Amino acid sequence: MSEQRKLTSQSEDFSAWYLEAIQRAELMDYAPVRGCIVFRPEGYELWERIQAGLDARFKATGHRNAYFPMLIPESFMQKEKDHIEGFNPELPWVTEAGGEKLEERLALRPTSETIIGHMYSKWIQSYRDLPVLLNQWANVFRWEKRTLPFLRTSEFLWQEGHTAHADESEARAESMRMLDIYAEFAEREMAIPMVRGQKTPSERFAGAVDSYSIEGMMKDGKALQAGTSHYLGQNFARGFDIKFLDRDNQLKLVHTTSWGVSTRLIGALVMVHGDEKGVALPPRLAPTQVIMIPIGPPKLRERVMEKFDVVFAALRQANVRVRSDVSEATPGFKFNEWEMRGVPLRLELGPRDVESNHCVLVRRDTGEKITANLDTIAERVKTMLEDIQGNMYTRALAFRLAHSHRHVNTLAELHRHIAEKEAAGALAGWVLAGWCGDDACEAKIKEEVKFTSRNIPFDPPAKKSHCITCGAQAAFTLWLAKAY
RNA sequence: CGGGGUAUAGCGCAGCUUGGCUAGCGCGCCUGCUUUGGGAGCAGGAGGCCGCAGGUUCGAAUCCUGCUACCCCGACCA
Repeated sequence: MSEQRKLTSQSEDFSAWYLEAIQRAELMDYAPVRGCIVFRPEGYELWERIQAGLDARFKATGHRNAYFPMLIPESFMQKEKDHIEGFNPELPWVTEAGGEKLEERLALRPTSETIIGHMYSKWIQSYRDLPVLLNQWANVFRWEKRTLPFLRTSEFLWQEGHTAHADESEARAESMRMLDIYAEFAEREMAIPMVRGQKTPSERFAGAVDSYSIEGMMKDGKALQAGTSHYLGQNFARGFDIKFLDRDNQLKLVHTTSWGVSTRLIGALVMVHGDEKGVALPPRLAPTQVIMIPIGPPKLRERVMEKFDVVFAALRQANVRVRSDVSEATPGFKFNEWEMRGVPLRLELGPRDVESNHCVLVRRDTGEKITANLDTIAERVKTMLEDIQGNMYTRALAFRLAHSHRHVNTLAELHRHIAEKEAAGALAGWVLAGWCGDDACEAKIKEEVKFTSRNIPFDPPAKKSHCITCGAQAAFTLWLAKAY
């Protein structure tokens, strides 16, 4: 086997492994514009499946889709102070059109709170108009200094929900409900366990009162914010004058929320489940669930293919997403190729199988080879796909637990923890820490060890009593980790 | 934005120090035959404005100058 065909090992260079894996699996390719990528069909279909799963959940909770323009007038961006301060450095601007300089330059949206706020102020008059529950599927732009395919690109695809409510408690309930939907989707469909929690003020969305996130652990021990949900209070209502006349005939400002997940989830999928063989996809999300490969020399091929087609049809019939690879490449090449692309299950059918009315199934998650009777193949495959789905989740959860640490109480101990892990060639992972609530204490952690607060988990595995930095009484317990 | 690096076939690279090239290697690609239960073998073949623009020279992938792009490492981020 040529060395060139193998991927860089995850342990040797995780970042190089990731870049090779997503390109070899044809999920993406680099575009000619800095920081922009092309979503190739394999990658885009993953996004389509994520969209389908989430969209159904949004609809089921009363949301409807709409679409707002990509170009946002500069004056709109200015209306919420924190918002413009947060996003200004990363905005691309349109300054010229039709050969003439524009009177007011237009930003390519980094998110749509402002333009949606503007529209809400026109649409909302009375408490009877509330709540407004909208979502949009869109592309957004953020000119990041350092880009990484799927995780951080200049343009990305996402979904942004924007809701307006008559009172605070209803808006807060909405932001929590959507966070739960994200976590449920990630865990059930993507087989990625998530930690739900609240962002600290320094990590909060620009313009939010409270931000919440779901965080997942990647295989290099780093944390990835996989989804966010914000209670925006009346900040945008004030900026855009979104008022309604309440039952008591008082003019009031609405309370808004926003929440989103992006194509970053594709990166999470790869970084959570991928291994030395390449990408590995959970069956529920995999564009191809079963790859069928015929075995045998040409003189025996006809007999094999006869049965092969029957099995293929049976799986199709059972709604299994099955594909066959009848190319001229050798079986061994195909095995490696489809494992690299992440197909959860392989079905091999050769002359010996046809004789005995069996086939060989090979699991992507464990590598296990199973001989299966062809009479009941569809049922067997479906059961096995569910088993793989469950196993991938269980494994990802076990991995996170194994690399989550709660014995660290002081910054000195955190230094020691990181040094020890590094010396042992192990991952530093996540560290549970107490925090007094002071921004300076949080900033010091980042400064010293490059760990940032991920979130304040709703159900921490333990409560920490003292601030990791200053030693004062802890007001919060949070997860610290290196993050993407 | 600071520090470092790279730019030669679709991909990965060698050649540059010491100018002489009709630019080479591996993988991939095309054709044919033989192969087929873990990355097949043999034979033949296609494919290059050596990042761009200047300069030095009889002669530049190679030396000089200036651009541009990308990558890696640090400060900002779904």
